[in-house]
Amino acid sequence: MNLAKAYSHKDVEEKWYKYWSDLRAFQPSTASERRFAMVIPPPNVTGSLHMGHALNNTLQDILCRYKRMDGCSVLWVPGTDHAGIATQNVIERQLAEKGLSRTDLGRERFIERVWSWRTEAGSAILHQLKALGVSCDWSRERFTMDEGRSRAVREAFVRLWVDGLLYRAERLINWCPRCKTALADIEVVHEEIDGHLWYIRYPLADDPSQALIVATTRPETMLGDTAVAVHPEDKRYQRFVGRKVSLPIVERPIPVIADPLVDQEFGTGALKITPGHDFNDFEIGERYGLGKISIFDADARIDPAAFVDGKERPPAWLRRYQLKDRSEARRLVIEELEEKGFLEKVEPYRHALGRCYRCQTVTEPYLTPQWFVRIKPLAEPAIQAVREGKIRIVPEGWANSYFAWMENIKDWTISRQIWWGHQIPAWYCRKCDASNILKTGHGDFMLSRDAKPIVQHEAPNRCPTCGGKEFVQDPDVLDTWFSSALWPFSTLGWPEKTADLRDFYPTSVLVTGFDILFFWVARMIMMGLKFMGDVPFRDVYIHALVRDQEGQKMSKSKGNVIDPLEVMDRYGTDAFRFTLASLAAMGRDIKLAEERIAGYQNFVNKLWNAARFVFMNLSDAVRSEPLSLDSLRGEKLNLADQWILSRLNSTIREAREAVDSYRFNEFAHHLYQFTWHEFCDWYIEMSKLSLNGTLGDGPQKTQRLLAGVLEKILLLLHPLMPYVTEEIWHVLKDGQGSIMVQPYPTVEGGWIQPEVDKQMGFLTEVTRAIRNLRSEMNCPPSKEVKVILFGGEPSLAFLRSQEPYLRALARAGAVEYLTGGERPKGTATAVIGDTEIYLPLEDMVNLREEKVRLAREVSRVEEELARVQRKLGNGEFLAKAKEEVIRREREKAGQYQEKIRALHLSLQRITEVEQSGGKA
RNA sequence: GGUCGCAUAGCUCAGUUGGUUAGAGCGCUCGCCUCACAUGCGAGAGGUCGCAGGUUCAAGUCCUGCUGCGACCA
Repeated sequence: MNLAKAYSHKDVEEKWYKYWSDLRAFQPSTASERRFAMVIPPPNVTGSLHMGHALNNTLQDILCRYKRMDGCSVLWVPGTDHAGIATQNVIERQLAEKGLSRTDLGRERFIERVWSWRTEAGSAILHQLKALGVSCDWSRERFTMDEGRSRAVREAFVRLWVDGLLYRAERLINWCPRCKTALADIEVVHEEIDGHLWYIRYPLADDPSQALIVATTRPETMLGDTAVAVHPEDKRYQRFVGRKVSLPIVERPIPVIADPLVDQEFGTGALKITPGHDFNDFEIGERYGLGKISIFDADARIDPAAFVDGKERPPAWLRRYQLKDRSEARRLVIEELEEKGFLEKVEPYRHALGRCYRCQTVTEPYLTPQWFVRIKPLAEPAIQAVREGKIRIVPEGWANSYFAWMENIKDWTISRQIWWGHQIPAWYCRKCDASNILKTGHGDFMLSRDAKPIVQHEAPNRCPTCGGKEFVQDPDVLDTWFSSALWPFSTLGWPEKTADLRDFYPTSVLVTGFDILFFWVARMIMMGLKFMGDVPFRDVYIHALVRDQEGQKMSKSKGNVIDPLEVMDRYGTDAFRFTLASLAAMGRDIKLAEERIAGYQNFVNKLWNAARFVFMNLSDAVRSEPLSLDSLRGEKLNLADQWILSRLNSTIREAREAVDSYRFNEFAHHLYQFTWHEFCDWYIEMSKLSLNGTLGDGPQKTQRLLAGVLEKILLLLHPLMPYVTEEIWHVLKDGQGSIMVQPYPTVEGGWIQPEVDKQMGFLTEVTRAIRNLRSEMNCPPSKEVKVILFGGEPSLAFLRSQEPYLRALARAGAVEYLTGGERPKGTATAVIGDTEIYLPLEDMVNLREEKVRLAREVSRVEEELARVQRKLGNGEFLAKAKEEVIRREREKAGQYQEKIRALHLSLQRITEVEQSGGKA
């Protein structure tokens, strides 16, 4: 029963996690009709726990534990994401160490290898999550590539195809030359860089003495130019429109066209058009039927095939460029332009550059056949759902970003030219499509633009067109986010009609970071509405990013990463979770400094010691009876008892309101404040008088209160600090099961007594005033002081009734009560309401100091008074302000006047004493 | 370039619908090992609420502009 002097998290955390798991307490109870469901944002299977995961999962666990205690049947589905490109990169790196590439292994063996890696190492992050104390239902763990989820993906793909929402086409897409795959638009991160603007001379084909100067940030792409565009109203260039210029180096004649989209202010106002490598140029190219030349191969090297099309021999200029990568090609193009006098000038220029979000390689707009989701018909209902409030985004500011993105959404490129992922369920007949199946070596093949896919769940038996029996499956896999988009229902068993799907869809809330609002949240909404006919979740709670204390994003390269596992080891999981919750204010980034965590570790220890105090003071009799604050109803309770019950219930109300509206920081703050600054600072201190018999009101009732309030505190704090609360719980309620399945405290409105709060407030203010005066006088805590109270009868009668507290808490010796007559002479003075507090001063030094202090106090109060009087002297204020406000101002004026009068008097008395030679 | 957000104590941040002397944690200063806790106790200092206007009896809070910072989109 004895508790150690300080809480040691290392001894308890593992024990309790195992205990909860053994209890199967993380699985939904069948008893309750009220349900609460969440799916975890699946971390990458390659990932390791970082601060973002820690925050995300702490907040989810707080909600789960709270809802579970509050009587809901709670389901929280955990799992991981197969992270196509990232995972493939990991395995390829491993192979590279042995000098192998994936093509050396071949597709089948490569995939086997990924699976065996994932079985061994792949779920490390889930074990790390457990250290956080998360209460997800591990019996329902899911993986985006497991059998059930793969079936869901095939089903979704086929249905989208049947409904005409999928197509395969050759478009300009974002290509990562390192990952050698297509990327969706949002997988490209744009970054401003200090680059250059090159001005290049394009002479007229039929009159080289005249030329157009174009400006470009990518001179190497000129090899693929198929036009020059100017604005139709640009006076400078109208005479060129319709003529041809000769492309330098290549000497290909290309037309000068006029298009209103050309920005006359940019560069010279003449724009080189490269439809094969620029998205804007591509659109212009489409409108004017320009040729599209893809000058790079999949590695973004100059592709000779682009220039020998139909010709016998490659052109002479090409030798210098073939198979050179983009930066080398740029250098060479500049060099040759300069040699030949085509380079006019170079300027420094700041512009955006797109990089692959996985590997940071600069992406290349690239012309290839890909699969796309026709997104508009899916986006529209998804916009509606948020607009109509079927889904609530919290904080609602994010809804604007959501609408902005969804309203301008472009078709989604879902095919990826990698091996790890869901292979597209589309087949091609070897006979009909023979000319479209292009061998690429290594036994691999590509499908040309015109291949005709047969889309279905499994490989077809015979070709519907020619009856052929041999097929190849589309070698591409789907974007990982395609399977993530199905997560809220695929994890519950879709496309089967499972009990989980019936009971827990739509889920209650999705907790995630804003960085994947488009990647994931928006797509889940679209797919949920499409396949389930209902939203995937009611609320979306978007939390901030965790940054370092300077507000920088944490990254390994900056070396400012704080490792959550280390933090938990050092300060304890509870302290860490509490810190994250405290910092999780809405709409703001979280700047995490380790000192904060250390600060909350102190709080955990404070709670521990409060519990220790309570246990040390429980008699066997009280210990053996069941705890119940209800049993105190009807008993005579003293001020402190009534007050702590009043404050407890207000706190329960505030805490519930906070967590119900995702205000995690307020949730933590209210409980911190109550536990430390009300229960510990005041109630425990006051209870000592009852416990040691000073008050003579019997210690048993106080013991019951201490234990009862402590019990509520543990229950209230459990969602935030699961371990320490469970540990204390088992001491307090030995053998009565886990705290995590106890009911969450509810407000007992009858205990809330504003009048009691006010009285207690008065008592603490008087206590503080006395302590303050003692401190000003440098009076050591060990020394008792005489206190003289002067004031109105009711106030004094109240204080007299609470005198034992004053004596103990303010270390007052004798207390004198004066309701009239002379004020004492030569005292330190404070005024609280209508009560004046005097402490006799003993020496001249103190007298002088007190004089200075009083004078300062007087002028401070006088300023306040002046301000209030200005208001009260304003006719308009009196005419227009609310009655209540005016009344308060009048009260204030009166109080200030009283206070000034008392302080003045005290000043005067000190002066008298000084003049009479220090004799009080 | 477009959109959105932020600016409050030395630091990190709270601050419902406008209405007490603008709060907290950390840090700092002073005094205390007071029998739960020195991971503590008591007291204190510290703010022109970014700048300039406006609305209002009343603005940290609402509006406009400016400055600075950040994010997202292009």
